[in-house]
Amino acid sequence: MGEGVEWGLHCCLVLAWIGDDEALSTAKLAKWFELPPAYLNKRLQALVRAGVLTSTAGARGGFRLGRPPEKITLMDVVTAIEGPEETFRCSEIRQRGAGAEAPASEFRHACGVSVAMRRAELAWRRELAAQTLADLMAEAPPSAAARARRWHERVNG
Amino acid sequence: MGEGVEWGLHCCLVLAWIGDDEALSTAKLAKWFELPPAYLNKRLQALVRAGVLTSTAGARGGFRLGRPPEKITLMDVVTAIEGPEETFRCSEIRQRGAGAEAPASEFRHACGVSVAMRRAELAWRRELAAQTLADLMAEAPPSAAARARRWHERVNG
DNA sequence: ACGATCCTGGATATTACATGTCCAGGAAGA
DNA sequence: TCTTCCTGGACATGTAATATCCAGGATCGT
Repeated sequence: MGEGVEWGLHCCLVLAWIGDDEALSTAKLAKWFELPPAYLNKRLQALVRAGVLTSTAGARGGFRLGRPPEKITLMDVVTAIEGPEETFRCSEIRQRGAGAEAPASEFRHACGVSVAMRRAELAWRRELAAQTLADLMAEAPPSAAARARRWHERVNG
Repeated sequence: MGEGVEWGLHCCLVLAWIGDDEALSTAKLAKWFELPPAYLNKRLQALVRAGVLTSTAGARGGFRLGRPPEKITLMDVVTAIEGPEETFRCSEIRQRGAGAEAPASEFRHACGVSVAMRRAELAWRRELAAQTLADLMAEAPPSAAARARRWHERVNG
């Protein structure tokens, strides 16, 4: 898993804390977390395409949450940044080589290995979908939220 | 996730089907699935180091299951091949940049993002650990198992 | 004893992908 | 109109996955 997911989640958290009255630019977010601005921007764009964030061009523009924190799950962020593909990719090796000398009927049903791996992956996705940005906000120390808001007023207000 | 996991699981399945009276060499397994022998061998070695397989050197040597199929979980195979690291790596970006201007006390407890991602990953691992090689054998069509045994007798017997 | 088979582990190449940078274009506010 | 700021593409870099090769040693069959 790429570190873009970590970046995305933390950025969403900051955006949730400062509210959607104001937008935060890529540059500001990059400074907050000491991340490469241009590359972080690519990830934020992915979140915009997925509807997790919205963006505003021009001066005083930047990014906002695309919907209330209770409606944004970790699954949304992970899918937006990592893509929709499953982490386990079945390449059907059972149909290759000497093992392929079988009646086609045997390959009618799905590969058992693939099914088993998918089962585990579904459990992962289910757990990701069960947790929202709002949950993260609730579990974080209030001081962190307050500090983000103070900083935002200093650099943006 | 690397394709080594798929290779490992299918190889374990074949080894389970032919039983542990005989060993299967890397070359035979590679032919069965049409895989690069030298590279497949590296993955099999990893499974041996993890105790999932055992190896015998010399003529008529090769690989066997390290323990009965009911005692080998998908988690065992995945961990052996992919390594023990978590897929989500928390690099503590909350402690970097402008966001780090906080009392150290705030970083005493674990990062909420990290905790949430770990929760999902645990669900994944739990599901992997709940499924064994024996389960895969039971769900596979009997014809596949029979075919593996016939092939084994032809090339190895 | 000898040759053939076969695992082990290190060194090395190759490739794919994640990471990171840069720039031209357009949109919006001051 | 100037500055800020997003968008998207092109491009460079670094690192990990993939793949190959070889020397060494173990085991079996003859």
